[in-house]
Formats: sequence, C-alpha cells, structure tokens
Amino acid sequence: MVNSRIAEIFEEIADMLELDTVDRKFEVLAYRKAAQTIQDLQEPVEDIYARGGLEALQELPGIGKSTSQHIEEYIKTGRIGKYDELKKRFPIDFNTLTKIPGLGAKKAARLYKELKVKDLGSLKKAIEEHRIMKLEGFGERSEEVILKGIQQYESSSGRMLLGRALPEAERIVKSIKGSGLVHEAVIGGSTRRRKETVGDLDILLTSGKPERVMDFISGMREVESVVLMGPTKTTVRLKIGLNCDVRVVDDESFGAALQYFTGNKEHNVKLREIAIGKGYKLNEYGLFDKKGRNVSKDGEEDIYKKLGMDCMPPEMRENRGEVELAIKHKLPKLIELDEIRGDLHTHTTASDGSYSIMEMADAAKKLGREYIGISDHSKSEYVAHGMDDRRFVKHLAAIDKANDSAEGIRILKGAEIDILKDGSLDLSSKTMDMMDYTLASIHTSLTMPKEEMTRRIVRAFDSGHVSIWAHPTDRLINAREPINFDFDKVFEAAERNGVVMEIDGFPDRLDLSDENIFRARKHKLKFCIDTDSHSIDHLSFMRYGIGVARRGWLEKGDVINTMGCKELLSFLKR
DNA sequence: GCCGTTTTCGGCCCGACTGTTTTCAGTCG
Repeated sequence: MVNSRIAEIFEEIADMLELDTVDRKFEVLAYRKAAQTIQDLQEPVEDIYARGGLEALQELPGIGKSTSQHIEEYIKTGRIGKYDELKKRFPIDFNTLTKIPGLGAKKAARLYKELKVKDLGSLKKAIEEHRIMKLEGFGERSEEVILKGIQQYESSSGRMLLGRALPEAERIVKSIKGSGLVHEAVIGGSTRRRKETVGDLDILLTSGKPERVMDFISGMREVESVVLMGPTKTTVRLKIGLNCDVRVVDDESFGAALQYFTGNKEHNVKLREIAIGKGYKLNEYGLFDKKGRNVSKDGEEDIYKKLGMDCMPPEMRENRGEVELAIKHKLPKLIELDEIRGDLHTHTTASDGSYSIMEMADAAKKLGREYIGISDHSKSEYVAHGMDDRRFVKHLAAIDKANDSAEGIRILKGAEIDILKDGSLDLSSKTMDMMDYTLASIHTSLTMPKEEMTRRIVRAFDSGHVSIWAHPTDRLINAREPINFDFDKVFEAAERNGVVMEIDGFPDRLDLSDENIFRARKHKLKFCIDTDSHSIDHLSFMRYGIGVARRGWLEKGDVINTMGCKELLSFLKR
C-alpha cells in the first residue's frame, strides 16, 4: 500500500536528517510524526488527495506544507526528490537496520562510513569478522548486543494479536501478585488500551522491594531472557516472542505512572503540554507544581481532574479528540461488557462449529447471556459444510426443538449467508423468512475491484434480507488485507435498508476496526458485537469485541445486542 | 517541519538504561 511506503520514506528522511551536523531534531520529530499519521491512516492517501488536494492532506495531524507536497510528488511521480537526494549521501537500508533493537540512525551511519555496512547482510558479515568491536565507542559487548538484536528482529513477526497478548499479560500479573512482593500490579500500554495488536507488554508495579521484584520477574517461567535490568525498569524477552517492560514506582506515584504507561504517546504529549500551560510539570512520578511538590497523589483520575478535565477510559486515549471532549465534560459513556445480553454469531456442528446447539446455548448461559443466535454457514461454504435450503429447514426445526427444552436462555434462528459474487444471497427468500435474523458476509472473490465489490454489497443489502453485515471488511489481522469497497456508498445502502454493522470479536478479525467504526458512525447505523464462535471457548471473545467498540467510542444505545430478547426481536423484524 | 485558549514566531514531553567512558551520547518508550 502506498501509505506504508510513504511512511517508510518519511521515517528514512528523519533518520538521515538526524545525521546532519547541525541539530535538526525538531525537523526529525516532524517527519516521524508525519510518518506515523500516514501509517495509521485507514484510507489510501491517494483517495484523500483526489478528494481535496493539498488542502485535504494538510488537515491531517502533523502534515503541513512540505510533507503534503512530498506526498503529492509521490502520488504523481512515484518519487520524492528530497528523499532521493539524501539517499545518495546515505545509501543505507535504515528501515531494516533501525528496527534492530539497540541500533539507531547514528550508529547505522557510523557503521556505513567506517565499515561500509548498508544492510542486514553486510551487518551480519561485519559481526562475523569482528570488525565492529574494533571501532571507537563500540566494544565486544556492542557486537553481542547487535547480534542478539538481529536474531530478535528476524524471529519476531511484528505485532501480536491482542487475543494472545492479553491472556499472557494477565497470567504474568497474576503470578507477580502471587509473589507477595508487590502492592499493585497492573497492565498498561496498548494492551490496556485494547489495541487490536500489541508490540510489547507493559506492566506497572508498586513495591517497597524493587530489586527483589525484578529478580522474581527474571526468573518467571514465561521469561526467556533479560534484555535490560535496572532498579526501576526491567525489560524481559518472553517465550511467546514479545518483550515485556516492567516498571516499579512508589505508591504515591502509582496514578501518574499508570497514566503515563497507558499512553498513547500522543495523548501523553498533549497532556504534558496542558500541564505546562497550567504551570505544572507532568512525568511518570507525579504532577509537580513550580516548587516541585507532587500535587496529585490520588490516582489516575486525579491527574486528569487537576488538569481541568474528566478522566476518560484507556480505550479512548489515542489523541483523537478525547482530550478536547474531556475538557468540555462531554465524554461519551462507553459500552460495558456486562451490558451485552446476547451473541448473534455462533456456529455449531451443523456447519463448521465443534459443539451442538444445546452445548453452545448452555455455555452462553454460563456467561450470563440471555439469548444466543445460531448462525451456521450457507451452502457455498463447502469447506465449512454449509447447508442448502433443505438442510437449513431441518436445522431450523432442530433449533426450535432445542429452544423448547432450553431453560434460562433463548436460542434464536439465524444463518451466516454468503453474499455471492453477483451480490445475490446464498439461500432462498423462503428459507430466510423462517429465521429470526440473518447475517450476510463475503467469503469468496475477496480481491474484486472496488466498483464491482461496492455493487455486490449494495445489491445484497437492497435485497431487504440482510439483518447484520458480518465481519464487513473480511480482513484477517497480520494475514489478509481488507476487501476494497466504497465506504460511503455501502454505509448509505446499509442505512437505507436498516442493515446492522457487526463488530466481530474473533481476535484475528476485530472487524469492523475502531477506525472503521468511526467512519460508520457518521451514518445512522447500529452495531452488533459478536464472537463468531466455532467452539464454546470462543464465546468469551466478546471482551475483544467490546474493546474495539469502546475504541470506536460506541455507547450502549449504539449496540443492538444490549437489548433484551423481546425488544431485539421486534427490532430485527422491522 | 509543524502549529496556535499565550503565539503566524518561537517554541516543540520527559526520563531510564547501556556501553564505553570519565560525564555522556545513543537508544528506547
């Protein structure tokens, strides 16, 4: 994608500016911020440029006159002159080299100047031949560190799914608490913000015996090796292939530290600027007045309060306008897990699930759900044993029968129906009319061109038979790109036909994503948070769906499965 | 290079750990 390439180029420009003899650190900072903005964008920059030209680009945070012109140049010519110029002086693969822990732009440049190291291959060779340790300022240890960094770089596959990282973080916290050496132990960072993927784990502790705590941690069975260890900060490499940063602070710094370690970075920078404006200094140890007194020792909420705003949930802290709302005391009241009353996307042995209708219903009841919708696949999903109309009629009768004997939970009749290539649905109207609701989703021909895909989806919605659009973009995190369609046209069609947007809580999907929820919210659309369970164990994925929904600022009223069963059924009948 | 509740000029968040050194630069989050 063009966005990633432009972000890479901006990062490299920043790396190369850092090598200038004059101090250009703020320019460097500006390029890094611009890179981050472009990288995080859900929409291709070409589309933004096509829509509103340079002006539209400059509305993006951190994108100004120069960077917008660079983007324009790249879109028009595929090159950026400034980058090419700099690159002539430093023909170094910064993108790879600076990803190696312990190696930054300056060291990379020295290795190039003195040893002609310009990429991963030549770096490895220089280490093998022990040429690096002979350089001034480098030593034997430097070589070891870089070598270890290379191994880590090559073995890590990037960011880990929240669905894998969160349970690991919870296990670690539990075991640290069990040591009896700490007062508090909590998860911070992007895990606490419920970001869909996690780059490392952050764990915050308070303790009177920091050294002993650090010792305990380095010896935990989840830990593979110790990356660095100090009295207040330790980083360990976990066996699951993730780094874990552990920080220890005093009890009275806990609130400030939790605020700081939750982030994100931009949110924190904004807070610190506000603190300065009010004559304070904010760091991870507290909020300090001019005389250096910590004026906020009552937890995280108190920091926000002292800065003149309400405290927002961690999921909102992304500098997407939440600080401005908090100052105006207009934060939304985000949806909570315990407000969810049912799950409408589950599979059974009738198609590709592992448990029977009754087993799924019982498991859902144990989680406190009041209803569960069974939504097995339609016939086009051969590999998932999808059902044709005849089998579906029998299956629906089986759900009725299960419902008669079920106690304390209502079982609803649904289906996950394929939206075929031409936009028609994979079951007859007659069969669909026998159901309480339908999910429609795309499983084939995922790479259709945008126009065609848009027509396909709009046609399906206009059939009037779609209650919920399941895992709308079909992306698989770290594995499959989303399908390409015109969001506005599709959301308009959904609005017209009362189609509900699913937030699929399956950890690989988390679809719609938080960014796309923001886009959908501009239309009058409702959402449904589901688990896409194929097993009773998957039913607890609801918390990941809730995390995404909260990151998209959704409230209870936006989400249909917060309704009681009766209300929901009449909503779905419209 | 970007940006604006004090600003269109003059600021720009703050601190920990490491290696190789004698006081700090580089890197990281």
